[in-house]
Amino acid sequence: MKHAVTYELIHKDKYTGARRGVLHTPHGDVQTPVFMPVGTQATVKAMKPEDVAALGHEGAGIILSNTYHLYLRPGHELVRMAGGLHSFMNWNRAILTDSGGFQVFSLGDLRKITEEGVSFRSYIDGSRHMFTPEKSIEVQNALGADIIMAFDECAPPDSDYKYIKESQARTSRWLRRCKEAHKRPEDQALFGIMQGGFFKDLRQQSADEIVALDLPGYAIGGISVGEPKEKYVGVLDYAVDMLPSDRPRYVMGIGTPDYILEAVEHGVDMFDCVEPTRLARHGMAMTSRGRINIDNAKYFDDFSPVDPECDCYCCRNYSKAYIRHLFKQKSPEILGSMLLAEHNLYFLVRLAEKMRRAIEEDRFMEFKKEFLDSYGSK
RNA sequence: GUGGGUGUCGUCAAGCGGUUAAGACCCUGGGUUGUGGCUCCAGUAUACGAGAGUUCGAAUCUCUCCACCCACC
Repeated sequence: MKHAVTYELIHKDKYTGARRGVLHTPHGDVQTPVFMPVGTQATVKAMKPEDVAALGHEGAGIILSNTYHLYLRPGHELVRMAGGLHSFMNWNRAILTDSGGFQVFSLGDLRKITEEGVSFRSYIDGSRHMFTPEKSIEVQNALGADIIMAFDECAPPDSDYKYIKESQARTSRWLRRCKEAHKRPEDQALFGIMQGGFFKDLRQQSADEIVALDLPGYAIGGISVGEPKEKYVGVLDYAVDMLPSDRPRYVMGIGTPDYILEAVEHGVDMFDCVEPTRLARHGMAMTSRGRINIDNAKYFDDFSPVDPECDCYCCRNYSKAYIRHLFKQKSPEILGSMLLAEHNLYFLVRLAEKMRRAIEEDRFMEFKKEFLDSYGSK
């Protein structure tokens, strides 16, 4: 059967694992490596869809949204009635929905995991709910994203071998149930998620089990969850090559340039993160010279742009002093968040574009070094 | 001028004889990784209007003065 989403390799960097490709989806082609802005509540916070589509020089081709949140509110049936997520939120390019697996991890104290699935309490009103692989897929089928994610368990980074082994095996069993429950394989691609913590044999075990299902794409989960960078890179060193090279590879939840560059160097094609939009709402900007806090007193009368090397709407038209002023209000002015959100997203979308150029020209390593020398590691 | 009231960090404000003189805001810095939270964490202050008394001990009680506020002349 032909998958709803296919990966086409265009060029592989001569000196690293980095690769340049295209993701063909029901809602258009997506150039990879790609950064996917996150729009949890069916909106990339502080951004109009048309502005998301215009990010960078080539635009953002795919965004991420969230099963768990949309299930709780407004409810996936409402989205289905609206004609699906694309229509509901006025975004006609590709969408990927996360399965709710991460919330199982991040909202830890509100849930209970069993073989059947995860029971949890709503963070909104405390009501009880049960997420199973079948339920997650049912909701994602209703939402109608181009790529839907397997319902997995993202175990905490400090879990021991025994727990990770059980968790990984369960995630594989859940994946088989997800595939079984999937009702729209013709226009929605189900991606599997590799788990296995920081143990090579469990990663291999996971890879073997999920790759056997011949899915259109695979994610590496359970990393970038607070572990030291060496452990993160350590997993990339062996995990990426355990996945098939004719399918897209996705590392979930990475948003700092050094983590992103590291992943792409290892052959990762897709990544997402709330970092740029969340940082923006807290007055932080990612710039070619590192991260800055617009709140800092030294920007009081600094009339230069957030990033002198950036050509985004924010940097072309506004000064740090002005944006700081917007953030300094008792109730921060909304425009401040809008400007920094657009800037930070633009920054990462541009980073992906620059990486694509670098790979095409077999100079990924030089690009990476140059970029990080200027940016630093935060 | 007469009567009344009020004076504690930049601001608001606890305290009412024994405290390292709360707290909040502001200010300063930091955090944020498959987004519950315009949020969380941390830090800075020679603040008791001035002077004189009472007392072992005064921001707390007394007196004088000063400043401001409100009434009335």
